[in-house]
Amino acid sequence: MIRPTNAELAILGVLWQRGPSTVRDVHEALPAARGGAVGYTTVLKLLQIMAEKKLVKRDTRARTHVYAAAVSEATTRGHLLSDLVDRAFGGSSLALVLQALSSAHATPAELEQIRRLLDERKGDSR
Amino acid sequence: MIRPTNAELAILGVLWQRGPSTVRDVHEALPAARGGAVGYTTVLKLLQIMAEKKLVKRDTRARTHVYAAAVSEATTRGHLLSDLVDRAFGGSSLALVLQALSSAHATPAELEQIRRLLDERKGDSR
DNA sequence: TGACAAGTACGAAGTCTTTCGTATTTTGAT
DNA sequence: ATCAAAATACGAAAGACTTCGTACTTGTCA
Repeated sequence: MIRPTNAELAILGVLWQRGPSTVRDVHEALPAARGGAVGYTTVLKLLQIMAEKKLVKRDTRARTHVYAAAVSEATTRGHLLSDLVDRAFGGSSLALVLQALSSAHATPAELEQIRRLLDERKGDSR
Repeated sequence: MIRPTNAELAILGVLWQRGPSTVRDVHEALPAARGGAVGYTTVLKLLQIMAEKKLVKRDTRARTHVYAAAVSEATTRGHLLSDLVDRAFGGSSLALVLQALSSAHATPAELEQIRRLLDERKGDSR
């Protein structure tokens, strides 16, 4: 089960964007990706916990350890999404999509993108 | 900010479905809506907390209090969704919809429903 | 080589969520 | 009037998350 917490998700975001990074890298990139800054050792601790949970891989060969995401962005998003679908949408992804579409501020181009995806899936009932 | 926690969401689900209910009602309906059962006083306590947070309204005129959802299901879903969009989808609802669609098991009829919604929104850029 | 900088490890505190036990109050029936 | 049943109120404990201070280690360079 992959359900990163909030802080973990913020860190994963940095790792997904930057690729393998040191604690210092993450610590410096975080404030941009998130609201406020957190202490260096906080980031370190989080990364250690995430390594235990197998959310990140850690390369300890050098003195300065290098961390990399161990879960993909798409997979993680999928898990979070299906978690939300279960908790708040009665298990219906469709209900979620409809809700998202009815409040989403999407441009015509984006709507067209969705339409194309629908075309691809046409008749693809399972 | 309306961000019900997990347990709160389960209770809101019961209230949305049943309408105004007593603690006992909720306590009895919960196991079905959720995995396992929880104690009666647990439900009571949660409802009290939710009343403080203004997630539910409480009618204390009778000895047995009656609770009703104070937030709508659609609004709450919207909040949870935009929260997830912010935390995990870089603020792009489109990205969320695409991800949901690519893993959703939707029937042709459901896909058609989405298509209709898209038609309605055509040229409706905002 | 000695000390300073940069790193990691560890533990602990604070907050939030969930859970429930116990105490108290109220109602109604005998 | 009394007692039992049913309800609410309260407090506290356990677990998860987040945060950071402090201690310890290691490498560098003057």
